[in-house]
Amino acid sequence: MTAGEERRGQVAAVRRREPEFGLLPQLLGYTLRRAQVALFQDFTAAVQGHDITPGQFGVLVLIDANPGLNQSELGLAMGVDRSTVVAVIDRLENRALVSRQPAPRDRRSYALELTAEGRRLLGDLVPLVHAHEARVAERLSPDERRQLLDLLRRIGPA
Amino acid sequence: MTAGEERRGQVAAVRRREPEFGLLPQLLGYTLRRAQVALFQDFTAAVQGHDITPGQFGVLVLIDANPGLNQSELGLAMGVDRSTVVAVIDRLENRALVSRQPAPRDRRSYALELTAEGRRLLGDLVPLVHAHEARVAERLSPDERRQLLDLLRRIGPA
DNA sequence: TATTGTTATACTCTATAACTATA
DNA sequence: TATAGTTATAGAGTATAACAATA
Repeated sequence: MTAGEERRGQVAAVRRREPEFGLLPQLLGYTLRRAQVALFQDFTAAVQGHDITPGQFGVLVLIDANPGLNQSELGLAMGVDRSTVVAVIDRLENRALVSRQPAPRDRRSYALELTAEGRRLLGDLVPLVHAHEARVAERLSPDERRQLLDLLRRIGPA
Repeated sequence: MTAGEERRGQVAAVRRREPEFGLLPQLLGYTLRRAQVALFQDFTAAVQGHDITPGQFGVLVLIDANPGLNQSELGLAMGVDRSTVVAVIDRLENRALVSRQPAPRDRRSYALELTAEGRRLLGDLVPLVHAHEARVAERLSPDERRQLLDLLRRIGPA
């Protein structure tokens, strides 16, 4: 019996109740999307005042872990086109968090580096992001959290 | 030991290897995002030729399950602002999949309905979406798939 | 010939603020 | 006063196509 069938007796009179979601709640795509929206909102609240998005945080982590990486490599790592990387780096460079250095042996490309301020910000963000992660997983046991990560990694291409 | 430490011996010579992802792979936010990108791409391929996004599919399901619902209620159900709903419905109405009918007892609002073509399209899409769901979960047992849905629903606000 | 960064362009999704009509 | 739909506007994020500089 669906939620709708449970309430069938009261219908047609007022029509001000929770909507039916049809097959949506059984779909991975829909359920994943809902979880991601919740996560995004909590992330934004967690880093409030630092004006950083999850994507920008990822870029800072990636450059920190791979100093000297160029924009095309960064795009590949993030799964976006290199033309998309331009504006992303422009924003971070304008905020003096990332710098474009001349690449040692390829004058076509830039070596991306965190500035001192970028490193400082990343250092501030990491504990906030860990707190955010703990909060969104607060209704999961450590084992369930590990299992969720494992199941998510098994979605999509082998 | 991290993946980076394993390879430390070969570094500094060539510098053309897979990037390090730092703490990213341990984060729910990052892992969820990766899974969602994979899902989105597979969905697009699955409904190829029907020119429909996951969000638009959700709107068709919601209107089908709640005929006569208005735009504000739809926005609430989708978790987006009512101003965002306008363009979404404009697109679907221009394609004659959804119609704005006068609402019976409130002249400010529209009663949203699927057109005959909208119902036909939804009927075509449902099996394609089920096939897509099966494909993205092909490396999950039925029990693991149920568990993933359960864990995802426990992310975010209680 | 191929690659890197860039620009121009376009489209989706999202929000806020303000407006009109109606409740 | 409050609500429904709309518009204007803005910003992030994404892509494709073409270009100059360089490999």
